[in-house]
Amino acid sequence: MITEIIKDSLRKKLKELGIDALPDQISLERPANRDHGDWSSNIALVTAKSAGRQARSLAEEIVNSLTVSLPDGIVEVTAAGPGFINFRTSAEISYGILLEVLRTESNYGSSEMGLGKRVNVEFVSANPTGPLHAGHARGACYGDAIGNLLEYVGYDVHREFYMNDRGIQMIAFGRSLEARKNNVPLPEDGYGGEYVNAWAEEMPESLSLEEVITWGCEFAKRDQQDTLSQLGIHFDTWFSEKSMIDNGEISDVLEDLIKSGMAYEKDGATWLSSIEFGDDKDRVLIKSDGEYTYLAPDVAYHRNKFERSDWLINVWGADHHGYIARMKAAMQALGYDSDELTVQITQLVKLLRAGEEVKLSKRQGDIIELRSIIEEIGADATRFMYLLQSVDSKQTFDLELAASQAMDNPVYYVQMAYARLCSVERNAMEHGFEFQTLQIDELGLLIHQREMEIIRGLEILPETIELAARELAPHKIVTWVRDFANSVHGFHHDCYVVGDGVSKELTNARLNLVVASRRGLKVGLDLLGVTAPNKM
RNA sequence: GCCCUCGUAGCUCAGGGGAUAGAGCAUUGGCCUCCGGAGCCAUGUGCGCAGGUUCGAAUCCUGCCGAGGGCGCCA
Repeated sequence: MITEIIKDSLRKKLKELGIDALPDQISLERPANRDHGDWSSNIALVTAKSAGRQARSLAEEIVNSLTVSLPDGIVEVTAAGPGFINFRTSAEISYGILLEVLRTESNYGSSEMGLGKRVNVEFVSANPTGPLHAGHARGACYGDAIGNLLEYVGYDVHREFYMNDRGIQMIAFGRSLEARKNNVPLPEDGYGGEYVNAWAEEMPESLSLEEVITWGCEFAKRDQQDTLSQLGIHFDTWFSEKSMIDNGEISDVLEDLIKSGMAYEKDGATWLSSIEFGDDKDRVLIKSDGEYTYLAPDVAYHRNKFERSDWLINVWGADHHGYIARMKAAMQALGYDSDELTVQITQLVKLLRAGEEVKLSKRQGDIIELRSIIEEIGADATRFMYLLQSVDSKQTFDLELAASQAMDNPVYYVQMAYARLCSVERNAMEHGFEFQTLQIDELGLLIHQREMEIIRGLEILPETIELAARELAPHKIVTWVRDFANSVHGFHHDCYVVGDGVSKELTNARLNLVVASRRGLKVGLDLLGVTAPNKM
């Protein structure tokens, strides 16, 4: 790796100058401005003070010394600004990137960062009492995308959906179905959504309440699966809460907690000593009426997951952030490392339609089903729009814009770039050209600013993927994809692949860029779960 | 009252210790012999406020202001 070569050379020079730099002090970054070179080191700035030197002059001394015999792959070293050391890499490095993309075909930028680690990503986990709605969409798209990212960097990813298929909400749901079926008024805490009517009609006659609940749960699950599969989201496991009652896991975990003194009885209820592990207060596990709170099954569930995973990721909505502390406390109480439970909170999304806010109130008949969003804007736009921004930020987007086939729709912009590359390739083939992998002595043909931009974009893709995976931030892939699509359009505009004034050799050289770009863009879109259309 | 997230251009958002803070849209003005004009190029404006840490702060810390969410023997 070129970065290792640069770091080694810096380390050596510092040693010659009698400056001890800690290994992690030597880091390289990409200069924001391309004119500053390909890699930049701030080591002179970092060490100047302790070395009793002026940063700029220290940088210059290092640069002068390095220039005497340049490290492999480096063609220029300069000192700049307050004391940066900038490196410009050789054409061979660029060529290597191009070759790498062409060679790896569909897994460019993948890595073994997470090799051997089993990560369980739990997301959506909507109650099986109705269809998925707009509020579930962000977590669904996000959870699946981080699953993709983690897989790409080598983790053994398990996607999981937790079904709260027992408890009072299921009884209320079952009674609502019964009421609709029999045309009697809904119970007070009933589910009033229009879908309950439709579902009740599908329901077989004369079922017991228990059978109604089982039927309704199964129906809801299939409905949710259907919607998710429209988005290309598939779970490895649909985990039933009820199953942990049946097989005793919940009672086991409670027993273990009591035995180890992490839970106790008070006022007729059973409490988790969560304060001991950083929570604000102790939490009830079993109510005084003998019923479990939501927490008891959740604790059992998380233990179950820990027993088959090395790392747990939960994707929760903003309204659940208050539960993080108690869940982590519970895991510590059970002897797990709470750092191996990562809870990602997604902030709310406000939907607009033609500039008007679409209300998400849960009032009767007033939910927006996720299915209808997909119908309105398409699966690709749904995924892309929901992944557009960091989940830490509240998000606003306009359905009308997302559905439009206009240039201000980022989904179209990016997919268009891909389709264009395919089109150019087809055009070249129709003109009788055959793709041949670029030879290194032909690299000099690619000198246009646009061509450099393409190579630069491909170069930073692997590090972008790694960062996005590390930070569980798929929106960084979206940003890359948008930037790269921009480069592609510019390249297409300024650099004709096939044309009167273009030599045969240049056509082939540019064709290499086209194919590499197409693959790079495909990698990005695949990670997001957005299709890459050959034509539009 | 306490906890979490956020506050960056007219709008939607990137950037989350580094150099001149970016993109799209909107505005205004250019660009079609030819691979898809569903495009490209140019154009003005901005880090909520106040302290602090640092060679260097939009970024880290503290306080304040503002927005949203959360603080149940509800799920």
